[in-house]
Amino acid sequence: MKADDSFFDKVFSVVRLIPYGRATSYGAIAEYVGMKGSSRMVGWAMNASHSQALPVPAHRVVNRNGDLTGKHHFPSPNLMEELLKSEGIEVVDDRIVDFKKIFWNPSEEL
DNA sequence: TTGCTGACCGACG
DNA sequence: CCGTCGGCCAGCA
Repeated sequence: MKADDSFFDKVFSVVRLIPYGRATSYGAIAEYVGMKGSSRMVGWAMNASHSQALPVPAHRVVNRNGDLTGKHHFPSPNLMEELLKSEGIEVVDDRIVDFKKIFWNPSEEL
């Protein structure tokens, strides 16, 4: 990542680095990019991810509880869940099963 | 330039 | 347990 990259670009970069079959939280990303407490901005960045040329796996980003809070922002509400399942992530009642196990912390893994 | 909004989070009653 | 509120900061009309 470059120092002159905007906040959004940083977020997109980190999200793209999320390993297959893993997921992380808005708060973790916010903290990694140096904006702990401003996790709202991460969600906001995801909203702008559609304008990015490169694909952004926003489905791997969920809230602290592992809930798929952003599913309604996808082309189809069920898409996010389907994508996660296709990666081997179990989703029940709009929530990731054993989220703690598949949780990917950029501050530790990177 | 001002003000509203938002895919969050933690604290409080 | 559940609803509400404040703080966080970048985009957009």
